[in-house]
Amino acid sequence: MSLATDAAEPTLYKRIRADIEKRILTGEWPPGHRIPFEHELVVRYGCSRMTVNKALSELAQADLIERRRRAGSFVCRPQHQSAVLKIADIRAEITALGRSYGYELMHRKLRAATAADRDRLGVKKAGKVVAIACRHSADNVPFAVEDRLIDLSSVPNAATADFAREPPGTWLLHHVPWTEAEHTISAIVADDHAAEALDIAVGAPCLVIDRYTWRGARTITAVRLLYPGDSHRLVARFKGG
Amino acid sequence: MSLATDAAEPTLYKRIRADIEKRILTGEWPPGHRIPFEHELVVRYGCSRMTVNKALSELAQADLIERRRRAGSFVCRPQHQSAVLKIADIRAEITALGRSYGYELMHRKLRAATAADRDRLGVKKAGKVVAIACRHSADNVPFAVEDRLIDLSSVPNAATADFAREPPGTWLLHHVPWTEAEHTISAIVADDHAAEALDIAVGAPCLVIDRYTWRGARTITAVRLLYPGDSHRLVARFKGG
DNA sequence: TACGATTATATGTCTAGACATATAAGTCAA
DNA sequence: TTGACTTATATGTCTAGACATATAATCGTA
Repeated sequence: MSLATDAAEPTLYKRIRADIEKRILTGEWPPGHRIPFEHELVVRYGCSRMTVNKALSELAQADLIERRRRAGSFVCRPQHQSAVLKIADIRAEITALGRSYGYELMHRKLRAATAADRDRLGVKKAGKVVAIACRHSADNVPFAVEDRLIDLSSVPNAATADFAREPPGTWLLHHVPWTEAEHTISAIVADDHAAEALDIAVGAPCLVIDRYTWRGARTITAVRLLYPGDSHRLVARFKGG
Repeated sequence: MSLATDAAEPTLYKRIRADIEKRILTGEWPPGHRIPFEHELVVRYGCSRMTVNKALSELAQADLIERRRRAGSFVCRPQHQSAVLKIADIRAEITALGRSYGYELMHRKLRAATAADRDRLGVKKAGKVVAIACRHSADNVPFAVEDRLIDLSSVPNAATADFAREPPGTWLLHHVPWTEAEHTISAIVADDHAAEALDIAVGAPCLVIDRYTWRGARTITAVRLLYPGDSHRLVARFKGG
């Protein structure tokens, strides 16, 4: 009936899951379609309900189907396209490309948070912050400049971290667990300052990523990354329904 | 022992899952930490192994833990930050902002695929394509211009769809299931053509999104979206570990 | 010391039941 | 027609087992 889809012989629940997924992905079962009831699949595959249930539960967790008591299980409406945008640590990003990574701390200052700092971090109470400016390069060519603010009340250790040796993004990634983050992506043209830092012409396009990171309710850091817009590309590859 | 975390009383496996998730998210169990064995959790929660297993399986599916036979289950290394970048249908995006949506088909042509078309779609065989240029506006201000190619061998219906009435992105979203897509984000400065279409100055920054969409091995469409870079912002909010 | 075989063990999958619970659908009265 | 009550049913959760399987750890040998 069904063609061999994959390797030697996956487990039964995986086969059930794959069978259904295939039918959904090919459009054979369009959004809104009711997939067979558990007891029907139990008969079809000759297994217990728990096995079918495991397959359907995973499909539901992946938002491929929606399960409704008494009604059945239904193929989800095409969800809002959601892309998994991988923006790893810049050092990792560059070395993954097989290019040599260079890093340069341009500026570092520990200070009491100014009104602008508090605004940028979205915090109300005054406290200390570290402001950092640095540059990342690949094969000795400027790759991105970084302008970062770290909230010391959330990350006290950052006061003594050696950001001349290790980029703040890398350090934070290894030392601070985060629960939530937000990226905002936009485009600007390079002003004098950006042009000099990135070694590009004034007026050249730049891709801007503003990232805010939180742990629970606490703001950890706010960072603005500036990439030469014509050379750098952010790639997001993802699956959808 | 454990504080009430949430609502009235979730099911046991959900409580187990939430307990562990909390410990991971607060950093109490850092990356690499071995979480208790299933049989230990069975004792702690006084339930059967299947219940514990369900909780751990879901955490593994969410990439919060990694499970290794004979070794145990371990908190994942901070995964490469992966952002859920919501780029819904532009019409939906604009109406969700409470602004009036405007759409204008600027160009539509059905033709045999040129070498450039085949290259762009990443297909080898010649076939027919629809090339579309259109403009989206919000409150009568240009919001984005779209330049799209649809592979008719994958989406034959697109030959007769009325793209003067409905934007191609919206039409595709409602008529064609997709399995995979890729976004590439970059920045450019507006040339004469883009400046005119977006009603911005030549040399102003533009955010560019190139999106390719596939169903299985078949290419469905390739689209380039151009946004005024200083006004539009792509926001990605996500959770991580 | 290095390598190959053995063993112990944690997870992976599965079963044949059970009871809980939300809800679609049907029933009946106002 | 509307609303309230009842019922049937599909999913949700859970159990107490079972055997499979990958692999870390151990042991024995060259």
